[in-house]
Amino acid sequence: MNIGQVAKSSGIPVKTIRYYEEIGFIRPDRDANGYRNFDDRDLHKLAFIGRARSLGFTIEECRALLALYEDQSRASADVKRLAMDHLKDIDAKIAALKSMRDTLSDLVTSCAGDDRPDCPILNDLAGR
Amino acid sequence: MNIGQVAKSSGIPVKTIRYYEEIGFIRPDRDANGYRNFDDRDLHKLAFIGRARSLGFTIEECRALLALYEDQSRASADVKRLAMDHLKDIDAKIAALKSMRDTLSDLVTSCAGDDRPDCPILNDLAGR
DNA sequence: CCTTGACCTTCCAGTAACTGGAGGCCCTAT
DNA sequence: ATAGGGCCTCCAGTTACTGGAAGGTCAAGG
Repeated sequence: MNIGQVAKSSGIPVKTIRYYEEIGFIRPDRDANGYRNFDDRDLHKLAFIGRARSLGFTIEECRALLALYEDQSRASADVKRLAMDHLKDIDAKIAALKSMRDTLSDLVTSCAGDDRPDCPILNDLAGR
Repeated sequence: MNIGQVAKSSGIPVKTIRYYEEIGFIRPDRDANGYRNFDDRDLHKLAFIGRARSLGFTIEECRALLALYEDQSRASADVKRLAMDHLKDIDAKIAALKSMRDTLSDLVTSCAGDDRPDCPILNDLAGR
């Protein structure tokens, strides 16, 4: 299967697939003309990575997850720990964003948003 | 005022302050020995930027905000629009993270996390 | 006077995860 | 033969810093 087809069917951009090869996630065969030729295993891995990335796992976490996935003797506890750590990261990010959102939302509300120059948002940023 | 002092009093790392100079936010004077010498205006700007950054505005947004701040004839509507756009970005990020969090949280809950290899998290990632 | 340590300087490289573009080969259809 | 689309590699750029090397400066202590 050519890279274009894989991109279309997996939803992962061509460039990204090449990048994933470059960082060692996949090692597709090459045809005589140098074109990459993906097999089911490659497709499967790409789908795995795509799904993990969509859940916010970093590339390195994906690498770890993939290794666990391919290790038949893994303990699910190891996977769970990884996922829980990531969950904690996500929660921290959400909390940080919410705090920004609350402050910013207050500021936006307090700003008239008309053609006069006086602006509580700028005043806040300026520490006044 | 030396860069170290500015860093301490503003909470912005020395490296970051130099970077902010490099990208044109500030233009501190230099002493005879080449050391940067920050005045109140620089301090004020740095505080402004630091606050805006802590609210998640990008560097380019900070630049725009700073320009509005220094433009006495600005309309508060322009500031408000910028802030509202940013608020929308934040909300989108929060929504995306929440969706990740929910999915991931379900997966974590469904995983026994013991020494057996069977793992719903990996199964999900593998599309099963 | 010399050394030591804490400052400060510049410049270069690296981070995360792609993304865009240039230059060029390959394949198929007209 | 040529036009188009798909494929290839390699290089550079993105965001906002951050780390480190190599070296100048300054104040205090011996």
